[in-house]
Amino acid sequence: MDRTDTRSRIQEVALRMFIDKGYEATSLREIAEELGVTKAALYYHFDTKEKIVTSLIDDRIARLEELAEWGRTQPRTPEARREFIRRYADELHQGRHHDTMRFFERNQTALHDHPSSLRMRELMMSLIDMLSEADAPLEEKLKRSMAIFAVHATWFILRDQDVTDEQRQAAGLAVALELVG
Amino acid sequence: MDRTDTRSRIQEVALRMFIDKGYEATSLREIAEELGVTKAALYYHFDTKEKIVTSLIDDRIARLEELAEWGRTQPRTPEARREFIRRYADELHQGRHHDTMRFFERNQTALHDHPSSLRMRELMMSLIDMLSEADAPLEEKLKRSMAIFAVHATWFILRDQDVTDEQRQAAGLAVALELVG
DNA sequence: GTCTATACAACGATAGAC
DNA sequence: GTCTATCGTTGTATAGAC
Repeated sequence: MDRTDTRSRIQEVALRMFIDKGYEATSLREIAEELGVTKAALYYHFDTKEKIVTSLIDDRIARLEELAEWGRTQPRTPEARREFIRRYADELHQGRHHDTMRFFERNQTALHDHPSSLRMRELMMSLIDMLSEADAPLEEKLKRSMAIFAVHATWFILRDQDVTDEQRQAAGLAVALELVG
Repeated sequence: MDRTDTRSRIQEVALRMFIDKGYEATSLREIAEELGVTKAALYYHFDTKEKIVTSLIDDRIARLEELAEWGRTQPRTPEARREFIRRYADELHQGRHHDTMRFFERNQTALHDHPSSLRMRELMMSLIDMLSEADAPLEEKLKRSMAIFAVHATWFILRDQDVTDEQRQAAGLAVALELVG
């Protein structure tokens, strides 16, 4: 009804279309039509198409930064790594963070020059770095990095299987925990 | 010099630009400029922008289909799975297959409706299915699927490290082999 | 096999009325 | 806060000369 509501509806519809059809293939005209408003109405809430993306990603970035900060205070023990993964997985499945990550993953080149996208990439890399010592063997580094992947991959690897979201989630977490030792 | 050479140069330049800037963000005008020819020259070799993609992906698809066929003749043993992964990794690092996969991964939504892209997704899923029994536990399925991921992920996870391509490749293969048992 | 020239649609974005 | 109308640009693609 008020300004905030329309803004949020734009974010919601845009995110879904960016995931389904791709960022560049989704025009502002289509988003506007889906919402039953005009392009110009969108421009009242967001200066540019890019700013819609910014609004979506920045929320996710804030959460990841919190997690990164917590991670820096932790010792490099197996149990701390497992707790790190648990927190990552838990938080991924709240709000629209999972959708935001799907959007991010599936439109990597399209977002290549986007500042928020750049920050997201840096953050993900720094999270991955926290799972290993800087001088650890490559194999160990890679194996532990794969933990983060497992938490995400469980959603599209087991896509066609007859399982609930909870089972999918549990499998991803279990494999991830195993990978970080 | 002859028709085939120009054709191949178009593929090469287009692939690099599709990876760097994204498929949709790369216009035929830019590809033509990079090659020092005109847009119309491109249209002589490829009917549409889509057909450039088709030509790139179909080569990769043919190889994966060979591997899938070989896989179907194999028993479901750990050693057969390891050999399967070895063949996958070996073949990925020949020709421009690795670049083609990077292009494919990074432009998933942009290629969403593309027939060759659809076939590629199906193929990758069927390769993944070969690593597990249909009735295996979710965790096992996911863990083995992650082997394919490891072979790819080693290229961008260990990106900033001071390592050679061979070391990267070896780490990816080692982790993948461990994951399939 | 490559060119110039151009058609035509759709894009992101803006101006100004209501 | 949303509208109509329109700007300038860029996109894919084509026609026809050389």
